[in-house]
Amino acid sequence: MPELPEVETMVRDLATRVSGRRIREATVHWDRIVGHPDANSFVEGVEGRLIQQVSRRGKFAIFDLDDGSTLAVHRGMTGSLLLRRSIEPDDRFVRARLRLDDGSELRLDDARKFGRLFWTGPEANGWQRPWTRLGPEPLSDDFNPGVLKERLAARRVAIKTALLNQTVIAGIGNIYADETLFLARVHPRRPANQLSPVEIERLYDSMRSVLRDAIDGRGTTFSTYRDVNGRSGNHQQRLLVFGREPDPCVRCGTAIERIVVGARGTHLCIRCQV
DNA sequence: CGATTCCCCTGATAGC
DNA sequence: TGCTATCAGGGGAATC
Repeated sequence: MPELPEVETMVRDLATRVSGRRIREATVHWDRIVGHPDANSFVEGVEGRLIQQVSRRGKFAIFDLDDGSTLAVHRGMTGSLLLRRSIEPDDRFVRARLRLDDGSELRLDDARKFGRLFWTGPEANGWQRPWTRLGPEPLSDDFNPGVLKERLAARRVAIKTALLNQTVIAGIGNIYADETLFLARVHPRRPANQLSPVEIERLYDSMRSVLRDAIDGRGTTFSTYRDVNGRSGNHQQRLLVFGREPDPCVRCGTAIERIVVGARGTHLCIRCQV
């Protein structure tokens, strides 16, 4: 499950290795991996372009191209963007590839096919780019507890559901939502708009700390996530509740439990999280 | 506007 | 051992 830390890790790795490279050839092996506009237009749009810059917005990786157009990648659940030499043996679930001008290629490898590629020209032509609909970046300088409070104020859903909603806050997925709520000692089912100021402050501190630590560990590999070199992250060893049931809570020793919140597997300590 | 439901996908896993 | 049913889940669209 590539979330903010995994995408950040990928973007940092790619920034040094593909910036300044030209896309010689794009190939789409499964048409619906292109979310916009369509497979043919995507190929036409990116072929021949120079990659100027790579950045991240939420869980999207954004590639600025030299004609002012934009290529974006969302890895969905099981997608990895692998940077390989073109001559290397192919990976198992490659849905699209971008051959670069230095003998390397980017492969979108995605078993479950929830990943998506996007391309848009300098003018969006009425299409709203999905990464512009996102809430604030949790690690940005202008994100603070007041902003968080305001983002949650009109939300009556469970706090975990609100954290997973990308229009509320960008980049948090199932793993880091659970880790954040554990660290903040907030029960995932609490209505989002009923947290006290102190709890919102704890939530704010926790999410920033959890996300920073995960970036520091190059992300979490839970089943399928791989970095651009095809290697696992390290952060899974540091998870405190996600996938840890029925281990004892590091804080109080009570067995970690798994429940379902908003149709998502949810891991928590029922004693610490109130 | 927010909340809810359905849908897309298929490898991995549990159950028989 | 081998088959089948179920699960996992990010996000978009449709609906209430």
